[in-house]
Amino acid sequence: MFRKRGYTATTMRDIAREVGMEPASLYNHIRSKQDILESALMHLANLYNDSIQNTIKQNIPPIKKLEQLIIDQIDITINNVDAVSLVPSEWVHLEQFKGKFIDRRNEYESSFKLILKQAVKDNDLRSLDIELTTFSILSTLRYLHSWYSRNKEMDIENLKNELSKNLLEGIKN
Amino acid sequence: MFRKRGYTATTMRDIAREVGMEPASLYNHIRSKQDILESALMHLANLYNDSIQNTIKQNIPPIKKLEQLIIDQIDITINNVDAVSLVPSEWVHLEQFKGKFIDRRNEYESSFKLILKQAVKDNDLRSLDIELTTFSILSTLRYLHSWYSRNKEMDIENLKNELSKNLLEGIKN
DNA sequence: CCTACCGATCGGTAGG
DNA sequence: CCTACCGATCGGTAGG
Repeated sequence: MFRKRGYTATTMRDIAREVGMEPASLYNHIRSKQDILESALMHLANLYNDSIQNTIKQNIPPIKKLEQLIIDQIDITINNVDAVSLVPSEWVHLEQFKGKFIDRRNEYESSFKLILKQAVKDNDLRSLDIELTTFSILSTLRYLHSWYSRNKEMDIENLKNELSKNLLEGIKN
Repeated sequence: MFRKRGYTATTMRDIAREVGMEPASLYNHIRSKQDILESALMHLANLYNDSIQNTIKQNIPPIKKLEQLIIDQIDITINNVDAVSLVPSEWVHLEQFKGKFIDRRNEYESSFKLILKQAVKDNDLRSLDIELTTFSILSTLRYLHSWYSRNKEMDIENLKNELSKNLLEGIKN
């Protein structure tokens, strides 16, 4: 519901109606509205963190690490479509955990940039604008949830192949 | 303010404080909170519409049309950073104009896909998944506002070159 | 998990 | 552009 209407616009009464309870009864299951947002977003932050940590310590060339990160993000998106949809904009409504969430995202992006730089140094990637390329790849992945929820019939292996090809090799002949 | 806090979370009292008025006085300048969102988003819808209409009727190869659309989107983003930031998620809070806004977006996407298909047929683009590629390119462009607002020092011509290169030719050597 | 209800805050209006 | 204020609705609590 946060996904469709946004965190602020979704009321506890909306949620109660959806699960078939009176609004007051919700508080036997959760501590607050904020709590729901926190648990969804911090769970994701952990998944992204696991992915980057695991990838960094693998003994493979940077370009392969890049592919690994793209594939991990596709898996995370597919397995958490609703939660992932909150990442682009609803994280601004985090309260206590906002700083922690931003830190985690910055760590992820820094590691991503480092891998990009190494891949350029290895001559596997062309000389490119690191900042712009990081943004370009990550923003496509950040939005994948919206595409996937409209195209769930696509084979996942095919999706992984096509999307990493698009992001790394481009679309020109 | 809609951009930073979201439409719902931004109150008329917030806006009044920002412009140095009492909340009630705002209504001498606008009809409603909804009105502000509408005018920002429908103005953008018109800009995107102009871009696609102008591009379609030009007598240039599809691959060039694609480049033209990318460059137009970069220009629109740079000239309307705040308004563009509402496109990814805040449009859901449109009321009367929501349907019209969605229609416009669908028209844009349909035209974009058609151009992609023609470019594939011309052998300028490799055989690719039209839906996935449309999503991939447009989601990067849809998010450009957030990158640009953090990197305003970048030369605009350079940005156009680098980004269209990334999106069309990829990043591999 | 419910009924009953709270203080706070919302978008907006009346009237000057 | 202000003071004063409205009905509606919000997240959440008390008490059972």
